[in-house]
Amino acid sequence: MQIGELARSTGVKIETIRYYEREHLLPVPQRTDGNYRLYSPRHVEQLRFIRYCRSLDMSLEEVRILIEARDAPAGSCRTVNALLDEKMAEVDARVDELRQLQHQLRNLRGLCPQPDEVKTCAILMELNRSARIVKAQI
Amino acid sequence: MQIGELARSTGVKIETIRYYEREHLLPVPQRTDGNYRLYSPRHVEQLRFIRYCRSLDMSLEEVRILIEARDAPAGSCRTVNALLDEKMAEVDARVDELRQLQHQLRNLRGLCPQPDEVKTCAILMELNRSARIVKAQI
DNA sequence: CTTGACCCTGAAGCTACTTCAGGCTTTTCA
DNA sequence: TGAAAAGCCTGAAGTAGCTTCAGGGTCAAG
Repeated sequence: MQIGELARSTGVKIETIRYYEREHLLPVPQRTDGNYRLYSPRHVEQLRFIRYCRSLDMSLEEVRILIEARDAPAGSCRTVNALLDEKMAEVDARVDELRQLQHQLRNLRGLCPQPDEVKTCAILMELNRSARIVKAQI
Repeated sequence: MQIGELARSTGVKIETIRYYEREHLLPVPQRTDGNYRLYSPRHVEQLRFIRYCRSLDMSLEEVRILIEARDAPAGSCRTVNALLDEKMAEVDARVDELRQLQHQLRNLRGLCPQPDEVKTCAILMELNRSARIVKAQI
């Protein structure tokens, strides 16, 4: 299977596949006489594994750790648990952050329901005011 | 006011301040005879404005747009409204995404309450299984 | 035999900074 | 007075996770 077919069958861009190879996330594939990469079903699985982890917001470094854990059948999966716990905490924190952000943006946006002139724009005035207040807090 | 004092009084790193200057987000400051940057209160305000916008998750490009709008007193603030509307939509979408992620991570984590051996680790088995299913969906 | 689809490499670009190397200027203290 | 320390300078490179680009080779079809 050439890189184009792998790309089509996984929905991953060709460049990204080559990038993962450079990053040692995908094993080096065989080559044809014409120097084309040749992939096996094992590559397909690994690539899907990577993308699924990425869809769970894991960094490539974290994916690397998971792959390593997976390939060490004797080890404990404590690492995997810890990684997930950390990730969940991160996501929770980020959600809280974004919720606060939603409130701030909504408040700001509520100041100017109709497009007006900039010199009297309540949003810009508020942005400036808030910036000054942030100063006071620091 | 030298760059160090500006940094201290705004909580922004010196390197970041110089970076904003390179990016034309901060006006070029005066210099002393020894070539040290000299800032005015106007710079302090502008820097705070930038950081406040950044805390609202705006990109530097968006901050640039806001600054431009602010400095064009005759314009309409339609741009500002549109920018905020777009930003709010983005944040809403991201929150939804992260909530789904939370569920997935919790489910995954629930598979292995006690650290076990990798070869029987339910999490890794599930990661592999899910990756295959994602394949089926594509 | 040439066109088009496919593949190759290495380098650079993206965001928003941070870090580093190497070298001035100014202040402080002995 | 002189030297160390603190502060500042520049330009370049590094960070994550790709994407894009330039310039070229390979292969099947017409």
